[in-house]
Amino acid sequence: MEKIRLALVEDDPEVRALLHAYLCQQPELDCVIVAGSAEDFLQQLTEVRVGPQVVLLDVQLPGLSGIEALPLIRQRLPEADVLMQTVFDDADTIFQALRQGATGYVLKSAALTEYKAAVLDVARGGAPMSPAVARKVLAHFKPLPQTQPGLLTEREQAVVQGIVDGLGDKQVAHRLGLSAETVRTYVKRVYKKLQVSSRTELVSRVVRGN
Amino acid sequence: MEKIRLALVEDDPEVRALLHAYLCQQPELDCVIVAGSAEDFLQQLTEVRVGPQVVLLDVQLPGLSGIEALPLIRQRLPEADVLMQTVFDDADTIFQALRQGATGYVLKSAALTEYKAAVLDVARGGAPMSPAVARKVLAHFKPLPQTQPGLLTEREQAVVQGIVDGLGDKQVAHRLGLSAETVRTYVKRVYKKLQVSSRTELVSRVVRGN
DNA sequence: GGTGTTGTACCGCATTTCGGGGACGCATCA
DNA sequence: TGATGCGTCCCCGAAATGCGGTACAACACC
Repeated sequence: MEKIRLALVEDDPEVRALLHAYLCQQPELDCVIVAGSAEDFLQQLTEVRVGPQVVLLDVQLPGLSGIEALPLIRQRLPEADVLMQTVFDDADTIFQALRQGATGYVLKSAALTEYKAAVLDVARGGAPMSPAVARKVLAHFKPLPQTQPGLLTEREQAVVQGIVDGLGDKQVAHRLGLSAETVRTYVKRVYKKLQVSSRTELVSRVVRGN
Repeated sequence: MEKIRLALVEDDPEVRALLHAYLCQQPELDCVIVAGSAEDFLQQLTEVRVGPQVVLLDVQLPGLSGIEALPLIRQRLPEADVLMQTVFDDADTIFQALRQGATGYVLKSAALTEYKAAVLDVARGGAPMSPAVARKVLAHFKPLPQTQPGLLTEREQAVVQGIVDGLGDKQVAHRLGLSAETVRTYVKRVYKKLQVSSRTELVSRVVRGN
């Protein structure tokens, strides 16, 4: 079994030293790069002959943030997997990172053994992430079977159309010759059916391909 | 803490009995339905007053398969989470199930405690799934489409992106590390620049192509 | 004959959004 | 040097929205 070539990008010197000491002593791992910033990492990348297979990248970094650096790194290392690490269990940030091509993430509160597990997981083809993020991810690409089938009734679709056109409840009501209160009822029903909780969500879901 | 209402759909009588015995004896769980087939389950569903919050659904079922039944179940129980269980760690099958709206899955080789953990995970908003599947899911991600530049500043575009993603001001503020008030300022400016007067107008304008 | 779904309409309450402001610092440009 | 644009933050008040209900008639499916 070959060692997994690992890169560490972490600005906090203490954390960096700790991770470095622990991870690099693991028999399965081989730290090829240890950097304090994204810029530093990209620089060092040009100096090594063989790049890392896994990059452990902090989200909060001075200069280029982890998320900003992600596309650059992936451009340089298309074959590598990037594992984000963050202090906050912030689903939205992580989600953005995943969209940029991260393969998973670890919370900084994680134990060292968890770090190791995550790295190995990624290297084995996994994608470590927290429950909340996983759910978010599913919801995204699982674009609910609506619009086409009779999920929404005619009236409901008409209301949705109005909303997508940028109208308010009153305007929709006027367009359809209904009471504004009735429109509100429809909107609420549609929200439930499509599992959204705001107009903006509704519109973006409908206007993108569901 | 209320009990999680659970439904069990499993054709093998032995496995069913085992799961039933174990899960229903858990203090956190309450089995409201135990069925041997999807048809059976849907039938029983009409007979209970309050439906399950989590459905543990076998993929391999006589008659309607789990995957075929999924859309029907989700139509009936839009609020419920469906947890698939399968013998094979077949990423492709599971992937399909997830697209149909499953919230996660358990391998049948899992220990009873893992079953329980998965159910609780789902009920807590998680999405239990295997590494391989998670990775497959991530692979289906594309970078976001960019809005055309010129008129809006970077910051303004970032705010718009958040709005298009269905976020509220606070969420956008958090994503960008700003005050919600600042986000409001941007939103107002964007409204002026694009001559719109509501989020929905903004979103439909941007997503269409101006 | 019950149960569910749809269409219609209403109420109340908490939060968000919208449209006006003002304010400060820092650029750049005239 | 003053004007203008941009980034950041704040306040107020009115309107819209989100979320929880209730209500009833019509119809349909069992």
